[in-house]
Amino acid sequence: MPSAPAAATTVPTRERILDAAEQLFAEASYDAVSLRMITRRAGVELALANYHFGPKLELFRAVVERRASDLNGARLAALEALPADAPLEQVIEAFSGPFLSRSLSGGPSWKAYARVIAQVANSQRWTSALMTAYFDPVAQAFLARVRESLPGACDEDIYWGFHFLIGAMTITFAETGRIDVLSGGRCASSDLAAIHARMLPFLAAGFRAICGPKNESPTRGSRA
Amino acid sequence: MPSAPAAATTVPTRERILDAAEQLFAEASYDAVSLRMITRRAGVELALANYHFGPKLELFRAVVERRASDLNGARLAALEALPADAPLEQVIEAFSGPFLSRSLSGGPSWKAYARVIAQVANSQRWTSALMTAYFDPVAQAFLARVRESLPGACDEDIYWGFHFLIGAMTITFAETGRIDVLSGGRCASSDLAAIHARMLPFLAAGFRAICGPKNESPTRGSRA
DNA sequence: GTCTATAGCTTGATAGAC
DNA sequence: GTCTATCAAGCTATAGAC
Repeated sequence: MPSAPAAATTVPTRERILDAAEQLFAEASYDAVSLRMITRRAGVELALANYHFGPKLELFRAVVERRASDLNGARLAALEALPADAPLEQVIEAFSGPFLSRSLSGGPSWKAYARVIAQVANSQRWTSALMTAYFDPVAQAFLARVRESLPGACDEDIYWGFHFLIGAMTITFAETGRIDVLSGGRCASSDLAAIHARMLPFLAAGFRAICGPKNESPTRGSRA
Repeated sequence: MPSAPAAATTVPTRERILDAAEQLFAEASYDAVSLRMITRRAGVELALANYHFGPKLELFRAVVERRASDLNGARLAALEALPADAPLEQVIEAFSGPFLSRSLSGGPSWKAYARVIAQVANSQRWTSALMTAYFDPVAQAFLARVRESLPGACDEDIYWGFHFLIGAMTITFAETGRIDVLSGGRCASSDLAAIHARMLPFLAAGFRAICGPKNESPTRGSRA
């Protein structure tokens, strides 16, 4: 541990700015949040944002990068811990589980991060610079294990399955609250454990449905 | 038809502003786009934005509302045209097909609209005011038909299935391009017909996996 | 590493002539 | 319904003292 004094509230300025930025970017969007709002919430002076991160865009990149590293490490560890003959559900859980557990017990920071990622993943504006840069290497490792769990599947089907998975995952962890209203209160976006227990079989069955060997010949993918 | 002259390029100012706003909001976000950028692209004066729509937020709402009406009508018509014993795939297609066909043949406007909707659907910021307001009534009609196709399913499972469907659909029509890079060019986000042919069986299988009658008792939803 | 002060620009909104 | 002109407020970024 560094030269930290007694008080537990001594958070380095860099982290204070990152935390405040993450929270505010999650509530709205990159453009809706000013450096003034960020530094005000962080309790530091405006000029310190530029001193520590350079231009605003680099601060946004740093917000995405910070937890991406942790998430990538946890995902790789979970993938490597899988048995050689792991079923598809377990492979998917190695990818989604680390995000779930962090959102469940990581406090408001990880929930905010999930909302930022939902914006980044669903806009072509950020896709190449942020999603591809920070998440594609681990995605490739994940897809390699999916391939092993689905022998005979063609690559295109697996890629599109992954695409649907990302769509379902990002909107889930963003906790938008839409289903809460739509269901008249019977479902809660915040009940991530219940959603995750359904997401795994939903996605696994989806993968299997489009990765079957008979998906090649017919023009339309309807299935009995 | 109103008093339109001969030239086909005579688009009313209101529509010109909506078209420009839709295009620009799709490229970035609500906050990244200024009224000056919008009116400049529309080829009209700045003051006309406020004259026709009031504050900026109302313009955004109008962008979402315009095509929502058309989409809702087409979805309801497709749902009503379904046979009484329509399988789940056809019910899902009644919901997704109208968006697909518009994105395929509606020119850049519908593609831009899809990107706006992806932002709106994936952020809690817009959920209640826009998604719920403009899309939930038809979503309820859709869910009623899904229930008929899945006898014995409990409501919670159907709501969460719909939630995953929305996540997969919105990221699909947004055409972010991530899979293009991830797949090394083997898949193209713009190839909506190919994606849609996989999305239908993927989602239908997912619904069936979580809506089985035996999903109630066990704590975890893993399935052979 | 932190602070004050400020330059240079853009923003949404509107008043008022036509 | 459209135009010009403008206001007050906000923005990012930085220079320079400490």
